[in-house]
Amino acid sequence: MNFQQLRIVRETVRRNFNLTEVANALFTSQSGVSKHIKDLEDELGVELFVRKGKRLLGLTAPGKELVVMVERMLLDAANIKRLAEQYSQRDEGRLTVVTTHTQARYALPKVVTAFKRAFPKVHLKLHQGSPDEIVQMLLDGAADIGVATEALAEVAELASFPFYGWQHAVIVPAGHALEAVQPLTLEAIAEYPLITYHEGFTGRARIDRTFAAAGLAPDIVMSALDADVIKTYVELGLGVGILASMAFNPARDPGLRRLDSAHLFPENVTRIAVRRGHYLRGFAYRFIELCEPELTETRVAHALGAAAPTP
Amino acid sequence: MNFQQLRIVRETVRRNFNLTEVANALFTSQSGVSKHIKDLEDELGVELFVRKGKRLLGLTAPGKELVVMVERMLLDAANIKRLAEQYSQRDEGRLTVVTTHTQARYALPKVVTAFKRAFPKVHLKLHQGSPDEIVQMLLDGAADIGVATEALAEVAELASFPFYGWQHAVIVPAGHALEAVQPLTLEAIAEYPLITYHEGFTGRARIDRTFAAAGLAPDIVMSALDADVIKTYVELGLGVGILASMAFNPARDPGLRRLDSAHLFPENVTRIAVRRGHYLRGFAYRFIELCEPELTETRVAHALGAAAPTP
DNA sequence: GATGCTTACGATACCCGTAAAGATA
DNA sequence: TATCTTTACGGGTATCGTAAGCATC
Repeated sequence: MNFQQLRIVRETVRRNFNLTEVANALFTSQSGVSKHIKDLEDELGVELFVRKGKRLLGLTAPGKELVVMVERMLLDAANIKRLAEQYSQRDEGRLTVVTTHTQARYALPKVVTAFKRAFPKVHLKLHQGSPDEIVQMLLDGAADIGVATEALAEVAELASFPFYGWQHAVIVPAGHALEAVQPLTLEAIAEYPLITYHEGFTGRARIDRTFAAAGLAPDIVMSALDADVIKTYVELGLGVGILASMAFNPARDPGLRRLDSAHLFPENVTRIAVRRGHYLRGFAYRFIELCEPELTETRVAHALGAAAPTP
Repeated sequence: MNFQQLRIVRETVRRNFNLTEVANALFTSQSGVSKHIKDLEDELGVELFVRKGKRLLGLTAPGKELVVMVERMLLDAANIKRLAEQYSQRDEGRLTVVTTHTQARYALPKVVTAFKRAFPKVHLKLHQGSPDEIVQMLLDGAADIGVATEALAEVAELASFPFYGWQHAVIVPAGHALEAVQPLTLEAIAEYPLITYHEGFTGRARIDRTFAAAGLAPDIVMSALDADVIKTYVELGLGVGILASMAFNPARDPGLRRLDSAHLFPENVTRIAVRRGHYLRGFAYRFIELCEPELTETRVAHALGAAAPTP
């Protein structure tokens, strides 16, 4: 049994049992992949994969149990590498943060600025993705820290912490009839075509639920991944926009008006998440502290199931 | 990084940093051990061991953190092997149970008999040791199941379950003056020289505490590891014996008398323990069930942090 | 001087990749 | 037929053990 075999087993599951893809992903040959799997099965004396002729189709019962352990071992192997870097190059290295457009654009800039000043030698990779992709990257170990409003809190393998709360805002072109409605109501909004985020993004679920709870079925004529697109089409008069309030800036968006809607939609909480058992470098803890000072290394490390190292 | 390197790191810590011993324990050459350590340190870019000249003295800070992960990985590696055996040879294999003399002699015979009948192909190894040795063997992965009255419950890495409760009994040679004392008191016992178990064995701590709580300092003239030795010397008239009640059998010990002492000493509970995260074979769960039918596979596996496999 | 660690070196085994053959859709 | 997996084979590398050299106690 060696690590290459374990990596191959894990990758085979991830790549849906296509060994050619596995070989490419691990930068090796198919034949080697094939042989490694066979060798491992021979050594263990158990078939790990269900086969139909030569094709691999899935995992056998022992294979399923084994993969759980393999994942844990490879997680620890990656942890060992990071641990070593933490000591050999204390403030150098790479930090991968994966987040949604909204957070990358409006919440993280000041954190990133402060972080780059404090750790100029750390390569900070800010990767953008959907909440589901964020979860997947955290679970795969492809990212160290995830920031999003959706999905993070529901995954048991992730430890997540509240970052900040925010509200949705309703945006209309200057001079729109809704500006006169005081106070603003859901019913009034629902009479206009709406433009907001895609499903699964930036609190969209709460918007839908809020209207549904009021017995309304608004006409969402467009949805987008980010507020800039939404604002563009609101300005063109295609509908009323609902977006994260921090995305609206009166100075930059002179053609738009923000309507007071704090009483209509519930608060959203953006969270910071890390995979449990994932070793974090010292500067990764600093990044989280820069987001929210109360999230100290001790608190976060405890939630991860790791002991905070004595400095 | 490979498994041999990890095994060497673990063994180096266990063998007090004597690489020659490590090499012997792992059936390889010193030179290989030395090189593996150097290679690993080079690959990680960190010194893992504190050196004084050529001698290794201990672990560095990163070394200490690393060892924790290494232990976990090697635990999983061993688990994978057992998991594979579980599927390739369902009712064959090896089960190592480590226990004290008292349990091996009086509590386990009927369990072992039933187990051997149910699993004739399993090599059952019944290893005897002190409670501390039992804990160590469980932690090292050298044993699957531990049975003892002492020590097991206090170790966080072990999951332990109550097996059965028992009482100490006071044993005297036939015709001894204590037979006339009704009811028996601690004060009366303490007037005679006592013979009982060694410190740390078979409830000895509770005996000491019971006398101390009554303000008595009995004269323990002899201590032994097992009841057979104690009985031998009691029969010779060297003192009054205190031993586990199940060790006294009126038919086999005609020269001895058991005095009613249930009211004097608190109940002892013998426990069954397994290291958390240690994969147990199906027959290991059966062994535990034979001890105590309420300890089902589901309950035990849950306490171990493992999912019970679907059969 | 005895024990313990490192370095050097040659034999062996293992791992990888190319290429050809066989199986599957 | 195109895609995918297995088997065969040769080159390269890593690992292992012996032996010698050197440090530590």
